[in-house]
Amino acid sequence: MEVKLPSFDSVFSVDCVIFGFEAGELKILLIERNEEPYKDWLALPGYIVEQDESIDDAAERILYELTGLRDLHMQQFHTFGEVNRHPQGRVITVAYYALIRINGQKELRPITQYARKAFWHPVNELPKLAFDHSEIFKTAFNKIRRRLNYQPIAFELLPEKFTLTQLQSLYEAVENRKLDKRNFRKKMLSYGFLKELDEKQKGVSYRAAKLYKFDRRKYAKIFHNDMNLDK
Amino acid sequence: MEVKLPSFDSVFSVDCVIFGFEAGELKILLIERNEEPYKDWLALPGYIVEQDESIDDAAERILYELTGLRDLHMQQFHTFGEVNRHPQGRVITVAYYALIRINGQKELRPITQYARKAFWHPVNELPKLAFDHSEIFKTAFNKIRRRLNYQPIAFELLPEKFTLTQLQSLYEAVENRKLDKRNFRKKMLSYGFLKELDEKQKGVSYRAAKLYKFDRRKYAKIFHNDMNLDK
DNA sequence: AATATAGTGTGTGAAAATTACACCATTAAA
DNA sequence: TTTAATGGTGTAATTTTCACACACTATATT
Repeated sequence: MEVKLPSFDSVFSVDCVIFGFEAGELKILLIERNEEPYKDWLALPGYIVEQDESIDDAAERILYELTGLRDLHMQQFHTFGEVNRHPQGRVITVAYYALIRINGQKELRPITQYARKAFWHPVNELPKLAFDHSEIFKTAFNKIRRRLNYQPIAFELLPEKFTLTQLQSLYEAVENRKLDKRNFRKKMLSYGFLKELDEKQKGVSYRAAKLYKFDRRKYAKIFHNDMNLDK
Repeated sequence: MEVKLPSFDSVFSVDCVIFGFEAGELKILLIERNEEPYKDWLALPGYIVEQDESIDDAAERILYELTGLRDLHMQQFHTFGEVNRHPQGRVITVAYYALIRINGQKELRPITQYARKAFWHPVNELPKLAFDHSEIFKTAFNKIRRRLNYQPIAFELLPEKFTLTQLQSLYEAVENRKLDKRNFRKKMLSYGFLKELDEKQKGVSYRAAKLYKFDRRKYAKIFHNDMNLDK
């Protein structure tokens, strides 16, 4: 016996909270909408999931179309399903976050017309966002604040080679408090998954700092996990 | 300008992983399906979300209809959106978990015909479940294992008045390892959110243990949070 | 009444982790 | 050569974690 699924007028969407770190500040990626509803508002990159793609795939596609960014490792974190969150009908949205290196070269360029532009905005003093995106952002921020302390997510935000001071200032930005330099370095190095390089910082007008790399292999060995405990 | 939402043949559903603790074992609630697809299979309680209800509301309603249980505090934990997870069409499911006291009196009785019966099953040696429900369960189990250590979820599984030994055996069941009695008690009591009662255990054929209660107010005061950090 | 049974309840010392804290070194630019 | 800016380093006190064993008590059994 076949049972037919009901055919509702319901739609899934995906919204992305993309974090980056630049100039000592934590930022997220916003777009300026070019479509009703909320035309001209700022919003998280997000759009509707197609029938024949998984939500994970949709998240990647949509982010690419709206910002030009690709191949991020996105992580689902919450689904928002209030009845009236979208003014034009029932839309349930699955929210994803990702952490990336903000890279001057990488140009942010919307591919579709739905977004007029995409740009980085500091997480402090965010303007009002379209839909319930302010709430979505807040939820994402709380999540990554938590995860910073038991998952190696900090390294996704930093350049591949970084100094300990940069690492510390990232922790300070996310946790919103000052940390002690000596204790921070001692602890980070004690984990044993930071690889000290022979290189030094360049182009600074003060004593150049040593550069380090995050060693994924060592991390996985030390913590006996596949680096993806989120699920 | 109004933009019309696309009208796909897409459906949201909700699935619930309800944990309980009984006889030193962690259990979950399963139903026997009485409807295609997967008729006669065991499955997590779950069904389709109506157009005019939030997913949180849907979770409560559906659990009630399938098991007779009500007023649980359910917590969303992941959304499963593979294209072919449901054999009859595109169904994205939002999964919830809850932890409850298994209570002999409370009868499990499906209200609708979609489930033939509902019953508790130990989390060890689970049979194969319908759809991707085995994966959903696994994800839920990992989540609560994690949360046990930074959220007071253990107390939702125990009777209101419990002994320290019961609390310990719950931790042991979830973490799947033995804990040291003296250290466990010392640590738990040191938090200061357990209230020692004047009462003792009754009906045991050995020395009766003191009963304790979880003091929600103290907990909230101590940890400066609203006891709901999940979001 | 004696005894067997089963779980309750308690303390200490060693090791590890966390915290607080201050000064000299190096580089580039002025 | 001086200055401005950040890099880099060690120690002692405190707190937390961990390992570990035995006497007590309530009931059931004989």
